[in-house]
Amino acid sequence: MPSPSPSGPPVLPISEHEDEIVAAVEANPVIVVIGETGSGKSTQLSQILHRRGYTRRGAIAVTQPRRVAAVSVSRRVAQELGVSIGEEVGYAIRFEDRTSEKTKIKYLTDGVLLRESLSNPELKQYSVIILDEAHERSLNTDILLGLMKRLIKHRASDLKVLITSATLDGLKVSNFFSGCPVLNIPGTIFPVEKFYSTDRPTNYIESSLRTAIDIHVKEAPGDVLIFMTGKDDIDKMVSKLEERIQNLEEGSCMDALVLPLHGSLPPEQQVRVFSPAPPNCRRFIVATNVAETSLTVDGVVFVVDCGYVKQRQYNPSTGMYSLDVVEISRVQADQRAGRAGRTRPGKCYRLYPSSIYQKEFLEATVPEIQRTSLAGSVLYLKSLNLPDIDILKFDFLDPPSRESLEDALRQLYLIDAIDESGQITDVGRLMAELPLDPSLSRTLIEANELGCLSQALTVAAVLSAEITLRQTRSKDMEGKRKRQELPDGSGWGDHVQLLQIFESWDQADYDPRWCSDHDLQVRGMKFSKDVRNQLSQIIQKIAKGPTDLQARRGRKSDPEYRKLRRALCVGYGNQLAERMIHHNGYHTVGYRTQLVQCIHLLYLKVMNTGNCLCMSSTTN
DNA sequence: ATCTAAAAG
Repeated sequence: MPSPSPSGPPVLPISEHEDEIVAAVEANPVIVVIGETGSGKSTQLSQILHRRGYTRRGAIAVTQPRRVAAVSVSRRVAQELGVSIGEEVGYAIRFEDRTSEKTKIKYLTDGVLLRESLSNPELKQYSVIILDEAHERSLNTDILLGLMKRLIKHRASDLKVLITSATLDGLKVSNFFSGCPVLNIPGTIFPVEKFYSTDRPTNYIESSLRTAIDIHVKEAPGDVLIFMTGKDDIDKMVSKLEERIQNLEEGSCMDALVLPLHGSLPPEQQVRVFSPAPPNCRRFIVATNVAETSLTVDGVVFVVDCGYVKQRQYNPSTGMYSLDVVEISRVQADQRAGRAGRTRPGKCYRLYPSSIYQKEFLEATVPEIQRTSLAGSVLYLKSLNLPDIDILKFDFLDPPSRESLEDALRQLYLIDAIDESGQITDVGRLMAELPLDPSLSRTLIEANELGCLSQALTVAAVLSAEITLRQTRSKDMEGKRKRQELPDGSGWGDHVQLLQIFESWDQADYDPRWCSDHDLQVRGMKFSKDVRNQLSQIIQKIAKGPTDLQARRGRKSDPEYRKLRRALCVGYGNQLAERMIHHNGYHTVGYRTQLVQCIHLLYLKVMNTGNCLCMSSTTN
């Protein structure tokens, strides 16, 4: 066993509970650990069990909902144990496996653990599995919770499962695991005083603005974190805030620095929030819910909370997603407030009345499993070949509606992944192996049959990266840096445009500058390149044609896109719409016809019958 | 004329 390095593990609240934890683990197959932020649960639990000999017969897996967390926490643990990453301590995330035979403590994303259990359902290499941050209720964590419940029955003698959560829903999880013990570990957070508005503001941007200025003029030093719903609001807020601060009387208050923060910001701009405020300067960070859990901004003492969040929800009766601005939950509101109390006591300004918080807000955010299409998860579970399992009766912590499960089965049936009796088909098995949504994996398989696999791989990869093509108008051409023209899809729609974009980048030898010259996110393009590699590797064993890019052969004839279009229509057969002749709109094709309006630009001409469209979301 | 939160394989 490695001895602690001189820098050693810091003394954290959890250290005092070591014996208690070990005794509970010893006596129970599953335990729940409630640990607030600052309790040290993410870094210490694994080390405690390692010290106490639980790694003699296998490794400890610790899952995280996010890649960055898996990497950064494992780095810290490796440092505390005085070893290099990849030795006793390692991590595994998509595209990056930093583990070896020596690895005893392995941090991984919950998605990676699900992939592992696809090829190794008993997860025999692990003696302990810790599901960390279970309160976030990511889709993958919820699936894992169900799988763990089954697994501990099969491996009662040699597997320990720990579920850790920050909030107090421990009883619910404990009930799910037939009343297992719940241990509480206090954290180190400071009190946050909450202030409520008397009314809901009619314009929450204006209201946030006033609150922020008020703080700036009246309050002691300390950064301000302002929660908004999206990029648009953030940009508006940033410019208005800068303008108002400019207009304040010279010398009446300290300097100010206003920073936007959201997920689509290029990384170099995101990290700006990690450098502390200059002397005599207050920072205003205007953020989406990234700042709620994913990114922690140090130095925040004041929080302004508009009480809303953008949430994507799936409607199983129409088979479509919508992105809506909805009220946050009480848990979410408290999480936002907590961001003001990380370094010292803070204040949180809630732009809604206390009665709304009490009576209108939901107790907790609706878990993702109840807001998303379950086609992918159901296919995954089917491919595990679990004995005696009826998907409609799978034991979930919060079961999705029957309607949603039936929708998933119908969707899978429509794309040949399961048969009439609900059995997974050969096509379905192949699909489950691909790290893609079922519609896209079905597209790949069809493309393989039609002889356009290479093109489809590219489209699937770029779609996975969710690249946004910003519409820049001609008047944006001012300034030195001219945005260069992107391929336009030659009238074949957005999928082909994405294909052409990736092929052009390939011809530019994957130069990052090509991306910035064309106003594309380097991060997203690199991601699609990685995905493409991963997909072609997986599909190699069934590939009937070349999988590498074929764009370099010069342009003797016009490229052929008909087959690709056909493959897409098979994959998205459940999400097609047809243009209405003589009308400016579309209606869905299928068992239930619905008028739709295209907002996601996935335009295709198909099947010789006129104009058709593959949708991922709609309005109306 | 209209628009996308965040996260994962």
